[in-house]
Amino acid sequence: MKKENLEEFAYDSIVALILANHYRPGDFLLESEITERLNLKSRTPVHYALGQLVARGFLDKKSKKGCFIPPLTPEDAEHVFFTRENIEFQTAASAALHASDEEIDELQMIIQQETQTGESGDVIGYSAINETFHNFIADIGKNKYLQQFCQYVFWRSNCYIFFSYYRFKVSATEREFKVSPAQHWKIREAIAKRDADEAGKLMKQHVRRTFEGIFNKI
Amino acid sequence: MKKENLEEFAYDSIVALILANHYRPGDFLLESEITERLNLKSRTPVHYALGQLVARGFLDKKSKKGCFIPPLTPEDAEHVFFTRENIEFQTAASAALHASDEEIDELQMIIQQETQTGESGDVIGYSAINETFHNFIADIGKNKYLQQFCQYVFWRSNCYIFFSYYRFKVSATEREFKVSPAQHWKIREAIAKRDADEAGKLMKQHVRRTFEGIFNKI
DNA sequence: AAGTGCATTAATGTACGCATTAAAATGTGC
DNA sequence: GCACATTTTAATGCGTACATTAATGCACTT
Repeated sequence: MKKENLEEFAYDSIVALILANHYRPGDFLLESEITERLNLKSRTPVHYALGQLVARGFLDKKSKKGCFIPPLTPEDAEHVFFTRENIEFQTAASAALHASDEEIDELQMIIQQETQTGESGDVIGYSAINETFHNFIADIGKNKYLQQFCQYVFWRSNCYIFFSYYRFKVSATEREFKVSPAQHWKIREAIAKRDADEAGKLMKQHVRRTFEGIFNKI
Repeated sequence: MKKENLEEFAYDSIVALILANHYRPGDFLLESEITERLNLKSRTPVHYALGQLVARGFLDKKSKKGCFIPPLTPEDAEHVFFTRENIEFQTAASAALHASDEEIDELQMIIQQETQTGESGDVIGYSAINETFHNFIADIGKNKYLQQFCQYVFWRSNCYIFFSYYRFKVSATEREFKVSPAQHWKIREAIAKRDADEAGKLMKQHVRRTFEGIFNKI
């Protein structure tokens, strides 16, 4: 267990709380409430952590009022997924150009685990592995900037995926758990062939299908 | 003049100091030194502001040691400009799809001002207007995420441009001041024609030429 | 001379109390 | 009963003192 200070602890904890759907888009995150919840003695590290979340765009802020999760809107969703398509097109293409054999093996492991978790119906667990897959592709590309952007748009797009899940429950979402690993597998194959165009194209399609999967239901 | 608190003041001031080349890549930015320089009474707002700069990736941080400007390296430059090419391809293409007539007029004004400032030889001033141009293109696209990413990679790429300038002085850089506005003008024309592919392509070329302009000299 | 460990130092990290302020609640005149 | 001024409240913003720790230097040993 890596040693982290309270600022980092607060940051990680708040992210976890948001991802666990503890706060809804539009909610204000109160420093004192979070401090209490995390059993911290002072607001200081929480204040700092919230500042970082705002800087990264995970939260919006009204001066002297507080931080809140940016509300979800259809236009915002379009912007997020459009950006994600293009960022992840690049990460996948770059991955195809820079992947080592070990990394391609590692991808296989991730997809196997994803398939299993998908069958078990564990939504949180599945989401975590899905994130691992997408971020790992970005890691393979070895471009710090693409990695950073990928992580962010993925996180934001996940807000919509979760929202869709909590609203419409299992229904169509469960089917995604079976379709998605198959698409991931094809992307891995393109990367294994070092085919950058193909990998990028498949990734773009995959992201678009995720988007359509969410919004066709509404 | 918009009312800002000390946290925002500290943030803006530190950015300005970095852009003014007051700190070099690799330097540690000391909270107490900055506090003194900005005539603030306590490190608190500075600490917070530095946290934000780290969160945005403008600075790196070593726990308990301090924040510093990520060192400039050839690989990093490639990553930055590669990412910038792709982000700005999208911002320019999106701009072509969403530009209003007023925004196209505004672009014209910016380029005119740019041409004048370029002729005057004011490097800092020119850089500021150049940034305005690129960010305004992103604004026209009306995609919050692309805007954010564009702003960031532009800033980082500017570190390299400044570095190149301070190291090799005027020489080739001065020529850029005449070439660049011409390229900007062509991009504007493509946007005015609402030709997204063309606008994107020209922007990508423009960014690549900037990159080559810097590294051919070395 | 080189390496090891302890003491020092200089920086960040944290706690806590007070200052400030935006928004809600309350009061007041009409 | 409504508009507007005022007070209260509840939150962030800030200053100060102190805690913690990574790096540094120095003495001491081998």
